[in-house]
Amino acid sequence: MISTKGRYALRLMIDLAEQDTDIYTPLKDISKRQGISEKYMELIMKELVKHNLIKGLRGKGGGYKLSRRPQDYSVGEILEAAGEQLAPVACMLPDAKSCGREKSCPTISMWEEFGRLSHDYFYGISLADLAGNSLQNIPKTNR
Amino acid sequence: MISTKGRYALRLMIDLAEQDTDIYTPLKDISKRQGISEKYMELIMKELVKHNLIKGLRGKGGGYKLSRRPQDYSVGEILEAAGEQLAPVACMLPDAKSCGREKSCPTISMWEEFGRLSHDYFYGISLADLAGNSLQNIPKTNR
DNA sequence: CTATAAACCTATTGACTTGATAGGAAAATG
DNA sequence: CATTTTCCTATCAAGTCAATAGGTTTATAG
Repeated sequence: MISTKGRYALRLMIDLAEQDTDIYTPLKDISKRQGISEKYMELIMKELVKHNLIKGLRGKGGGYKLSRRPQDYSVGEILEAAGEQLAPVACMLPDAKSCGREKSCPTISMWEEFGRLSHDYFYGISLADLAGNSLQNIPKTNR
Repeated sequence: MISTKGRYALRLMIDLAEQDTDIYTPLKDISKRQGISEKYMELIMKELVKHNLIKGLRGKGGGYKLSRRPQDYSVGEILEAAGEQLAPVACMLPDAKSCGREKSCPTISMWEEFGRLSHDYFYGISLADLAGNSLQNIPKTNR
């Protein structure tokens, strides 16, 4: 299951996508809007910065902003950057140690197919698809 | 991610499906074949019995056997009986407590759709599909 | 130039989960 | 009635999760 960390990461990214994506937004503002503790948010932001999903600027007038356009992020890469695992079982992780039974394992192809399914699903949804100000979420009558 | 418990439960069910499904197989035999500690297996077996997936018979000559035909089990129900959670996020569990944001949550429909996807996938595969002696796994030339 | 605002970094905590072990009680049979 | 087997409850160490805390560095505003 996707943990709090991954869900928060998504919310933070959506929040940034809904702001003016050119200026730096301080953590404090996002924290207030989202109702998430500043300190806990910091840790997640750090991960997102490390994976180059967002840019951080220190000092007065600083904050965070997206490093790309919202439509150029997939939900999958955001979740993975936050440390979530899209693989369904441990033996399919890149650094998995062999269980010694893989040649005769009757379940491995099932896990593989589900792994592909999950990957394709979450990599097929963009941040813009989720952000409230994106075109596809505005009712047609308001366009 | 599916944990050891769920993966073991699947292996135990597959093992039982590959034996003569009418007689009771003692835990010791399955444990030996599968290389899983007897004591740990016991706990998993208990869950499977409680959910009526298998029958246990005590005493000499006892053991476990399937309570239905292999083709009448889905992988999904086996995993859930072992305590695995097919829902992708905590807020979609039956006993989930509200986060207070669901009316404006931009991600909830994404999780719902993925939940359906996962459920359909694992409920669409039967135990017979995985067990080695099932018809569909035997090469055509040997039929 | 200096006070301040902000990101950055590292460590720690308590609660919970996980995988596993242990010792025995109850039941059925040969 | 001795043996085999499931059934039951408790316990354990290691790990993960969500969160908190305190301090350091960097950049800007005034």
